[in-house]
Amino acid sequence: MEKYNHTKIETKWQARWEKEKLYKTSADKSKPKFYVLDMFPYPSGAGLHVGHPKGYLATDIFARAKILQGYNVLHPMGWDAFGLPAENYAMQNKIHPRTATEKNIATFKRQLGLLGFTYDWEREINTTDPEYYKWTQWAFLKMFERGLAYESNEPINWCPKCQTGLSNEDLEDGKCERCGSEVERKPMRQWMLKITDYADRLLNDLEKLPNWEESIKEMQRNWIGRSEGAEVEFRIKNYELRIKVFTTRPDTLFGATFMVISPEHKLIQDLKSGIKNWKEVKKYIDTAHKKSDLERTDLNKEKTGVKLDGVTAINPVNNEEMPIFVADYVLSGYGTGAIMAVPAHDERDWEFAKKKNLPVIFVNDGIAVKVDNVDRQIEFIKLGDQAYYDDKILKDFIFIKSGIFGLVFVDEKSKNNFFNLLNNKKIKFTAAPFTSENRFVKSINSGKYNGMFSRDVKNKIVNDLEMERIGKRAVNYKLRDWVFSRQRYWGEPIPIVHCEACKNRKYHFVILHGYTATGLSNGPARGSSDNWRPWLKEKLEQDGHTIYCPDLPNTNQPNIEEQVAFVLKNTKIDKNTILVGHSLGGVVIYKLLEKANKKVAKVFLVDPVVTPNFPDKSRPMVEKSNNWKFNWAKIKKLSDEFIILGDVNFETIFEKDLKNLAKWLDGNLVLSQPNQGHFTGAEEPMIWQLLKSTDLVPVPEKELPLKLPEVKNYEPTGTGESPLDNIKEWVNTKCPKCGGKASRETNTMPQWAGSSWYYLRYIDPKNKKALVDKAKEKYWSPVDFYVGGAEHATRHLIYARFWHKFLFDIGAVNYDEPFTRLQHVGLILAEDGRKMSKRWNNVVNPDEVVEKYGADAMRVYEMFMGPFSQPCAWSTAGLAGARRFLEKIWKLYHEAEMPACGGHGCKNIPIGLPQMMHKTIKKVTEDIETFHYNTAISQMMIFINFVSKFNSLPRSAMERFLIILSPFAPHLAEELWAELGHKQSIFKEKWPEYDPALVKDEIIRLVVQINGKIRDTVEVDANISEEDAKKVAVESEKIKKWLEGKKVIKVIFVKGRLVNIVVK
RNA sequence: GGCUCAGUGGCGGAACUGGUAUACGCACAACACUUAAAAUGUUGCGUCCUAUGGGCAUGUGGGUUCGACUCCCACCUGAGCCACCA
Repeated sequence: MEKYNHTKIETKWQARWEKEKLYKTSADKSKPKFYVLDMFPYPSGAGLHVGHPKGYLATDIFARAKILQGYNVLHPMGWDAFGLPAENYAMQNKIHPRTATEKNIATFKRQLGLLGFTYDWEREINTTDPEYYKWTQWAFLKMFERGLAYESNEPINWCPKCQTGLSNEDLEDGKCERCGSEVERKPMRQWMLKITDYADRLLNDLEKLPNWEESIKEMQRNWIGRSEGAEVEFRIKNYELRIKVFTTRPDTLFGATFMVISPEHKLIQDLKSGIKNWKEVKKYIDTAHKKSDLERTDLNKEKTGVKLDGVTAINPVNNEEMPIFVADYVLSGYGTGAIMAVPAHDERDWEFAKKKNLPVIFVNDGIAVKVDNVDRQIEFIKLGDQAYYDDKILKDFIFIKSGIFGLVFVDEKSKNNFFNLLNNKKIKFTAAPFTSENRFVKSINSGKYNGMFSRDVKNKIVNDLEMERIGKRAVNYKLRDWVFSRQRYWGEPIPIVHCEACKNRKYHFVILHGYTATGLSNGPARGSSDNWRPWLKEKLEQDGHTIYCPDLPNTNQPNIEEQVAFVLKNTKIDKNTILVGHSLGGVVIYKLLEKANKKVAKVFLVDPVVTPNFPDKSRPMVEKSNNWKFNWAKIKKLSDEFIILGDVNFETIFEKDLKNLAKWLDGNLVLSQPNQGHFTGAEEPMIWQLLKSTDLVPVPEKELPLKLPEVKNYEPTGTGESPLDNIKEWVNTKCPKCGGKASRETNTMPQWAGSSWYYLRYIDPKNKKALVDKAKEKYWSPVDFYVGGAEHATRHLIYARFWHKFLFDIGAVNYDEPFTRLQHVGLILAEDGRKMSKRWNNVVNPDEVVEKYGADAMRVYEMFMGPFSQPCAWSTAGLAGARRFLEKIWKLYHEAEMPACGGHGCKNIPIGLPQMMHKTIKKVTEDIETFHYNTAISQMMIFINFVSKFNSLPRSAMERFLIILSPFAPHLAEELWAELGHKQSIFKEKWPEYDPALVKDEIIRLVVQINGKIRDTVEVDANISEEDAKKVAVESEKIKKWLEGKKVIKVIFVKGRLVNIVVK
């Protein structure tokens, strides 16, 4: 017998597979498809260690099994090669990032090649390839057009070592996730993506993903962090200003005794003149700024803060004056950056109030007890009937070691009883006036709400605030908008040009309302007393534009023709005009353009009416206003830019109609959530964002890709400017809009950009016309199975879902979720139990493992180590065990008798072999599907151990075994398959089926129990009847002994398993 | 502090819907082969006892059940994620 020479076998088959293009993804659309995806690697300089390919091996096994099961399988691989680490690595090694990246990719590819993957390398992608990032830039431009990409100057996380801004997702414990430096808050010009617009969908659609691991979904839910409550505005005495706060406990509004704003809050500057102790306040703010986030969020830290002397806020519910504090326990990044402090019912406010000696008003009837340092369980304390509690609450209280518990007592006596009991038990506690919510809590000291249950007050009070327009129901998210720019070289250039001339150009705005007045004249405003037109007019005038915003004639019975004539008579329409129309005003604009037949600079439509059909209520006024016939082709030509802003929730104007309108006008449809339905609020920020003068001009689509310039010096400048700033010949350019002098945006995109949609590009990697061909995408998408590290749960996986939903919204893809099934890989630790790292010198290199034990042994071992998603330490002895298993197969093949027969007519078949064979096929098939590879391999070992005893195996059984082995050990299986005389690859075969009848044993060992304890086992026919089984059981000698002198109460029979005799 | 998951031999781990706990592998021990070792093969391998049998064992304490690793309650320990989130 020849020795099992893995190197010879593996190199031979890898070469042949490549030559025969065995893994080229077929274009045959008649077969069912299966898309198996790995999280593509970031090609680091260090190369692979044995832990990296674990996930890739798992998907490879899955892919091979699916190929054998008759699927059309897409299993691609590529490189996520932009980003800081590549750049840092390049700087350290004094080479260009592109060179470094290319070199690293070559290493990765060679190493992966050793393991025998099924990747179709013709579909390889690389995020740094201009042909790839062209489409990353394209998607960015689409977002920009729709107001989802915007510039911001808010303070962001700045990593002093990496010299760049970072998003929240890039932080770990307030430190830079890459280099561990403490990040600073730094106000900077940044590009942001408005992922918060998608927060609700990202959250709700998790329910559409039953095949995602619950833990990852939970992480995403936490990260999105939705909380419901109210926004309430507090007036500031003697000022026109208001403090807006977010609270989840509007029922405690009467208990708000002071306000706290974060040191970064804009209002502090606005109030400067009124703050008497400005010096002190300024000092506090400066100190807070110097503190790192880490220090500021240290939970053990004492609360600090300074009162703003001379200014007070007014509690809207009782008109009480409240002092205002600046304190860094209020975070600028969450909610509105300001809170109403309710010391009676919030632990943090309580702490602060105690320190500053501030009044505490209880508005929930109840008391909370904080119990510290109970080191033993104490028994149930019965308090008698006086206490206003139920057993559940009391039980919780008694058995928990320490914590805070809300309890409500009916009177002082029962309260004292309770505290006496705690004292008697020597339990240390403090009675502090917090309450956790429970169903007994009632409101007190709350004016007209007194006596109501708090949870009802919550709703009632918000309704009342809404009526008075000082508050409204609000939803808040922990999720922040995505900081999308990096001040570094090695990333996709942001395809935007800055043009000062465009920013300074003055326009003539014609703002037309629907059938309501403007709010600017003295005429009555109908429908809504508030609207944004005065606000917008003021803002535009500040920027030097001229505005024509008339009350149109006859708004009670509007006649569009009449209104159009009115406008044409009273103002001029030309190429310098920007038309703004709201609601029915949109219709006025369509007609106006038709009639005037003059080209205008821009048309901006805010929730415009498109058709007269309102199914919910009839609006004769609207229906009769005109003939509803528009010459869209003509209108379309009269402006290069149409923007349509729609309210996602407004029921009267349908999204469908707005989509049609966008199509007819070739315009950008922006769907957003306005402050008030149908954009009727006094301020609507989205309108301003889309309408304001800007120096931002998108690079035209036909000029993409905007290539990263090749430079020698790409080191960060340290000033917060991108290194691209120094490349003047690249920066200086012409404005695509006006042709004047302009400069390019020099920030680049973060590493997460390219990875947010790469899985789509594999479907159609060479497409020059689109990000992906929609028909191909329809066939291959969504990804059926996605495997990768859990560390991406809140970054890549949220970003990718966001991009995908956006691409879905603009019609670029067919499905609104990208990944159907998600599985996370457990880390492989080093033999010492630590992470594999150069630092510990414990890295195992796959090259050596493959050389010494073989790729197949490594594949089998890594999948046999334990449950796939759990971390597990590497063991060389374990690897040797996997190798021994393969050698056993080798030996069996070469030494065992292999009669060329099958089925029952064959002699020398080991007894029980068919059962064993079919059981094995069943187990392996099912375990692959559920990703329990460890037990699949275990079953194959059982099979081999069984057969080895007999040293005889029919040829047909050997063939079937090789097929189910082949996903795990493809080289060995292919080799033996060829030795059997097959000319075609084993992967052209069909996966064997099992016979359910043969999976069950014919003879079983019936367990006989007495009172649930096993006393004997008897071999019987598997189909034994209940009666016979009971008879056999009682007849057993051993059982007889147990039955002596006892009375049989009942006998339980479980078919095919056991008889349990209950005796007394 | 919150959420999620887990806890089974010396180790990695198995056990379907509640029905023979410890499959499979590693390590270990004895034996066989060998001059010897490695390799290979065979056997053993939770624990205790008064040992052809029996008791106790799946983190701890309770509960449900004829029967619990599995279901319920509480606690302990560990891991991961989030965290002054109003």
